[in-house]
This record gives sequence, C-alpha cells and structure tokens, in this order.
Amino acid sequence: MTAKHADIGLADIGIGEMARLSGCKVQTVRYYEETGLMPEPARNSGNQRRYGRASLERLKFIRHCRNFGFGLNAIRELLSLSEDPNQSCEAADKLASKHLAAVILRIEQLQTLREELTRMTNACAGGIVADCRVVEMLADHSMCDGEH
Amino acid sequence: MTAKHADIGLADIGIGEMARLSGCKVQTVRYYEETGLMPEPARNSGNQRRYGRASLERLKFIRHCRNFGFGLNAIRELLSLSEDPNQSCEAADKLASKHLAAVILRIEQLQTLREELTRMTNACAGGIVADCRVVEMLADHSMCDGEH
DNA sequence: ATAAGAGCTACAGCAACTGTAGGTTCAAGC
DNA sequence: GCTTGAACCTACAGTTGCTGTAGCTCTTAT
Repeated sequence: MTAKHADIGLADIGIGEMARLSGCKVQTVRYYEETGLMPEPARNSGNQRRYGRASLERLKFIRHCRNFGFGLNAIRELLSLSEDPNQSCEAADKLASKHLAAVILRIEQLQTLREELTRMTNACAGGIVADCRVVEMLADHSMCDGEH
Repeated sequence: MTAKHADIGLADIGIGEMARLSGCKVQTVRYYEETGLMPEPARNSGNQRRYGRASLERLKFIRHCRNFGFGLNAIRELLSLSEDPNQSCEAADKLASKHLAAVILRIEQLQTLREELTRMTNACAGGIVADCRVVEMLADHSMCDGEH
C-alpha cells in the first residue's frame, strides 16, 4: 500500500501516543483538529486516527507555543508563518513582541495586586469578622493605596 | 405604600445606575442575580428592577473583590462571612492568603515567561522565517532555558 | 474467545462575562 | 395626548481552551 498522506508510513502512531509525546490530553488533540489547528489525519481500517512524524512535530510546536502563553489564534498565525519559510519574519517577531508586552503588563498588574493583598492579610489580627480588616478592605475602596 | 423589601424607599435606583456606580455592565448585574450573588430586587409596575442602598453596597463589594482577583465562588464565601459579623474572621483571612499565594505563583510563572520571550525577541535579527530565531525557538524546546 | 484498554462521536460544562435579537417601558419635549 | 429615543426586559448564543461524560466500537493480549 502506498501512503495517501505525507504523514503515513513515517511513524504511524495513534492519538494516545501523540498526546503522551506532546504532553497533552487525547481530547485536546481532537479539539485542535476540530478547530483546524491540526490537519485531519489518516485513519486505519477501524476508523482510528494514525499520525506521522510531521503531525507530531506540529502538535509539539502548538504545545510549545501554548507553554509560551500564546493564544490559539496567534498560534494559527505562527503556524502559517512557519509553513512559508521564505517570507519576512517580521510578523512572527511582532507577534512575540506584542505577547511580551502583554505579559509585562500583566506582571505589573499582579504585582500591584500582590502588594494590596499583602497589606490586607497583614492587617488581619484575628478576631471576629466585624473587626476584620480583610473584610473591611474588601468593602471599602477608599482603603486601597492605588487603583485597580 | 409601605416597602416590602428592605431595599425599597432608601435609594430606588435602576439597573443602569447600579452598573454605572459600581463600574460594570448592566448585563453583569443581571448575571450576578442569575447566579445568586445578588438577591432578586423589587420591581416597579413596569417590571423593571429597583435597587436600594444595601444592594448597591453589595454590588460594590463584589466588584471590589473582583478587582482583587477573587473568583465568584470565593466572593460568595466572603459575602456570607460578612453577613455574619460575629464569627471568626479566620476563614476570610485564609481565603485572602490562599489567593495571595496563587498570585505570587502566577507572578513567578509570568516572570519566567517574560525572560524566555525577551530572549526570543532579542534573538530575532530580522530576515526571513527560515532563519528566524523566534520560530526556531517555538519549534525546538531544547532551546529553552528552563521548563515551562 | 474474551476482556481490558484505547479509540470513536457527540455533546454538556467550566469561568465570567459579553453581545444580540426582538420586544416593552419610561421620561421628556411638543 | 403623542411621539421619540433611551433604558429596560427575557432568552439565548458566543467567547477561550479545553475537560468530562455517555455509550458505543476497535485492538490486542492471553
């Protein structure tokens, strides 16, 4: 039998192995297929998905991007970029820079939050709710240092 | 007419004002009602919601907790705590401390991420995708410093 | 031949809203 | 009294990125 898919014959692994080797769940792989991130794979005679090495690499790429915090739409762009290796990498750089800026912003927000929460928990001396500084601070915005 | 609700007659504002004064959307107020965070308010003759001061304070409390990053379930607990002012505030303190720990952890994760993304974008020298370090790093986990 | 385990589809649920459609009510101006 | 536009109503779909479940079928080892 000749392979109809480029994938077939090179590795021929099932969805469970794909999940295991990429560090995600089986359902996640199917979900990526559903949303077009992963191509529809070949099937064996029993209608079960069979993947090749290229698909595994693609899945690993996706998972790696997810670990970097990229959203699925950004990953879609990154995938289409990496499929066309002769174009300028400006778009990829822009995506990464934009994401980095968002991460930095989020860190700043969380740091402000951390300070407020620290202040709040430090102010709690035990006792009853009526005297609790935590509850009081949650009820009264004027007790906050900055805005949030 | 005598007020049937404790709320009524004290302020008597509509849902639009509630949203405006608490800094959220009208739908969000209705959503909080749907999920039991806010009580069902009185209605006027035209079936429109009428709120009193107590409801506004409750909504502000909820929004403030949200600004602190608490989830709705945590807020539910905090609300029921603040309704019973004679019990120990240990539970409130625990909730805040637990949340603080989660925030600290998240900051650490994002800082690792920021370093990796900075390394990635710095490595990009322009040019074409085939030579792009961004795409390369996304494809190859071994180029990462730590785990993520 | 059988039984465990893996795979299949289809769909519901999570968090915390947000947006839309298609209608009703209110308040102000004439 | 009438009109008009803003605000309000309900009900439901969509967002993001999965995860879990039910009720099957298929593979593989014994």
